[in-house]
Amino acid sequence: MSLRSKLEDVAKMAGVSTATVSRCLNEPGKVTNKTRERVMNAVDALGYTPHFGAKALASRKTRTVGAVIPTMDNAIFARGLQAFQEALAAAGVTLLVSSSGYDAEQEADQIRVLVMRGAEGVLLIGTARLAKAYEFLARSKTPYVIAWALSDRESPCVGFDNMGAAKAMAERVLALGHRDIAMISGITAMNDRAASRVEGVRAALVQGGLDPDRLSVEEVHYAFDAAGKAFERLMVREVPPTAIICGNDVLGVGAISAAKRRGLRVPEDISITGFDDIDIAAHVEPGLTTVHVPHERMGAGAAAALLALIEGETPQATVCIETRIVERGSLGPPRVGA
Amino acid sequence: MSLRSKLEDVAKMAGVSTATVSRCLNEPGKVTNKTRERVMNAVDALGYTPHFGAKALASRKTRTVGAVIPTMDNAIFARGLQAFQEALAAAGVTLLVSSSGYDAEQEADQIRVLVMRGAEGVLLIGTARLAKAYEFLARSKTPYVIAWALSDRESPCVGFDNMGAAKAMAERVLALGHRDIAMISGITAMNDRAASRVEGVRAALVQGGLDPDRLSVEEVHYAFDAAGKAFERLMVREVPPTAIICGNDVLGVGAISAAKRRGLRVPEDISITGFDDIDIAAHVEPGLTTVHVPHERMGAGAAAALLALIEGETPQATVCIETRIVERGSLGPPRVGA
DNA sequence: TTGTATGCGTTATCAA
DNA sequence: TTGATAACGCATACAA
Repeated sequence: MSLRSKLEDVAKMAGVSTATVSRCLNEPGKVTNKTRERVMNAVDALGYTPHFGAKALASRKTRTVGAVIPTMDNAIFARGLQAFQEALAAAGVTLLVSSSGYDAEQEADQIRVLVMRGAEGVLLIGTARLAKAYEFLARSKTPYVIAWALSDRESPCVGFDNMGAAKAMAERVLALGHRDIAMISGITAMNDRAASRVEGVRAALVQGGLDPDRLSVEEVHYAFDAAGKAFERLMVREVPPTAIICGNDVLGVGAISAAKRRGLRVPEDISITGFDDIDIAAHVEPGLTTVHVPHERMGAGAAAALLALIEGETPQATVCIETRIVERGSLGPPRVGA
Repeated sequence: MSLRSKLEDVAKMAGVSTATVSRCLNEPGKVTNKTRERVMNAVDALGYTPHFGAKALASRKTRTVGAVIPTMDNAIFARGLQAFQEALAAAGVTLLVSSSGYDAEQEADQIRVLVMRGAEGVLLIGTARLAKAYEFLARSKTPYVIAWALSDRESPCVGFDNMGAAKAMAERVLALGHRDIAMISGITAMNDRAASRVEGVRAALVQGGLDPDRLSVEEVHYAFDAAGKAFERLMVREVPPTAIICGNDVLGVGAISAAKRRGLRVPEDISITGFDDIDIAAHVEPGLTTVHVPHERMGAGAAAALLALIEGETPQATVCIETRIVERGSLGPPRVGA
């Protein structure tokens, strides 16, 4: 650090004013070829890198947006974020990512930090967050879009119907004849996606004439082994389930793995479903029947919405990305007599 | 944006000078309880957030470091980076992460961007990168540490012996009696970790009196299905391997999956090993025998080294994190007569 | 086309 | 303990 060259150094070396150097860098058209060449030579002779802070201060813009995701630990958000980032890059906008560890308090902090660091808008996952986070967003007039869920807020969202998708999956499970159904869910507190998925399953039960209170739900954090332990707990209940609907694929894969360790065949002895359709879902045995979410489309859509918002436009309030169930083998009919 | 309140607004509201507000925020001890309270009230009445750029400009420091990792797509770097980040946070330092997509040109850009955004130091993965990246680092006097590999550069590294670990794994494979060994490797160009692992396997072959040129190596990018296709290609060779050493766990899991699709039993018909010991390695059937890398220790160590470097200290040049092989079942003796 | 000069929001030096 | 004020590195309106 410290020995960083500045605009003035470049100007001196090229024998021009700082204004000209600035123009060379930002509006090359407004400068003669001759001088531009001279300036550019000086620029990379010195290894000059503009000071971002100074730039932001003087121009009052950063071409930067932020995103706070719950975790980088698994692949759940990777694909969507990648698409988001690529769409931003195409518009010359940089993405700053941070993760909250599924902690609402941390998420609120992260939002502040991102805005402080110049984020002109932020991408948020789901709708459940501290009131103070929303208040900060409003007070600082920071545009934001919500993804991975639908929202009825004034700010736009580009997501999918978590409840509807989970309900559809549960309906499929019921249609196969399952009556003893359990769920391994993510922690639903301050996680609307997880909560909606549970709700969706309950709605399907009600619709099927079953008592939604009979649904055993194990809430765990999203990890293979946590899912495995939840699976064990479910299988020792008085009435073990014949099908387990998992809140996402990480839980689903963990459950399949636990089933095999216990000597159970999937789906003959126990059916298991997931949600998200991450890569690994297709690479376990049997393949995980799950809800496919078009993450790329969602990420790109979210980027478009946020960019529009930043430009002062008013994008569509709600973009609903369609999901679909993909059958892979982990879901089958219950054993007769089970 | 735009309606952002500044120090002056807070000062006006609290009836003090901007200098006092600044002190309240940065050196609360140097101010009376009374005035501090008044100021703080104004601060959150206005939802004031300091302008990072202005701060960086005036104080000439950012408390920020950057990291460029090859990908966020899989879990390979997640754990180590998490530990890195936590150690930094404990020191009040923010981490900026970006990914290069295993592209050297992009990596060089990302490094520039991070430095421009105020990174006072950067974490880099492995040693293979464009000369201009190293030159930029030197010219800008940006401290950096290299992780995930050992390095003989002047700048410190906190990593592990990729070649040695791969060699040890190959020795184990040889000791079990395998003679027809193949590898599914990551792309080795501009990836020293991948290259070293191949080299390590070759070294073991030589040491075992085998011709290293007989080693079939399939280079693919790190994805389940790419590994699956590579597996197919290997199994249709004139002499199919009895053991496949994979460059990492993603490839290993993909290979196991492909083996099963092909109706092969692991390890009875084909042995498969991985590298990294990410979560999923323990959750496939059979469990993936792999090289365990203490990512947390590495991440924390890298943070310590980088922080020291930034403080102007001179940390240990090379920290070698010990790896170990963890047996899970995907590696066994070759079939007799195979 | 190029140069001059001012201001961006904050910290830090120096006085009071 | 507090307040005035000069940097910090850059963009930009205005002048030349």
